[in-house]
Amino acid sequence: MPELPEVEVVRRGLEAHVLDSVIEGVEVLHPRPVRRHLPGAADFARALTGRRFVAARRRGKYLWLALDDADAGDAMLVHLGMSGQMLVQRPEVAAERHLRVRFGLDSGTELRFVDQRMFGGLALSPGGAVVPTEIAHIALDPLDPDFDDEAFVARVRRSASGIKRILLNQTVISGVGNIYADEGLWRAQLHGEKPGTALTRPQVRLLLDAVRNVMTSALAQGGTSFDALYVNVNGESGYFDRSLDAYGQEGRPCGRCGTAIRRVAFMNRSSYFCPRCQRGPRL
DNA sequence: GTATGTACCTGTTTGC
DNA sequence: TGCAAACAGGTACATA
Repeated sequence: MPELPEVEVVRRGLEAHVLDSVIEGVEVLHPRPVRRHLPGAADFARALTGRRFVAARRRGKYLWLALDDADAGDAMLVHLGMSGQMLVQRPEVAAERHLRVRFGLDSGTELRFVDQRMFGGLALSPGGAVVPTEIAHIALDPLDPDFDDEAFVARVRRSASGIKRILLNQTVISGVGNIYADEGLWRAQLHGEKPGTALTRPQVRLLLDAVRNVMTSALAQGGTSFDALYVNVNGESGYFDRSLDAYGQEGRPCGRCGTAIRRVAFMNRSSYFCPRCQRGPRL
């Protein structure tokens, strides 16, 4: 599942391989990934044809390619959802099973949006080159130099919600998904159900550092599996190389204390934590 | 303004 | 063996 580090790897790949390319043709093979473009798939294709990619930018899990003018132009906004990939591919390579949108470029390569589950999507953002209005509500991510640590700490400590729920709230901090939330909480030795109001300032700072550190090391590893033709790894492979301390480790010994990692249901998904290192609010 | 629950998707795994 | 249910989970939107 692409979270911030994976999306950043994709952004760098696009920056390296499609910047300065002109879109010569667009083929939308499934309407769902362009559902946010209300005039429809045909209009989406028409509107992008002839445009030039001039910048690749990212906030949290969103990325966008500025078109024609990096300071004042439109943008193509991309979200990979659960299973999305952006691939730079030679045109003669057979279509991927879940190929949804294909861009023919004047460089002789193709940019392909492949997405099995189609939670992701593409949209044309008018005037969105610097920051698309569609994501104005998304908070800065913790790797952004303008991220305000103190404001984050204060925001967390005002909220009675569980800290994991707060971490997943993209209007508070962006780029954190289920995996990095669990990893950050494990490192900071905090239980995800603990209310923000119950946390001390140093605890929240420690958690923020933990989230940053786990993302930074994941990003470093994601970079190593980078392939020149594939702008993206397959969306999962980076994970398998990575050492996860909590996520997906049910029954395995905690790397700190040896207690078996536990899995519990949380918001229609799973949370993994060490029941000894990460004590719940009521236990 | 804030908080919570649910629909959207499809391939794989699990259980009867 | 075969089928159904469970599971993976980020986001927009509806609801409280």
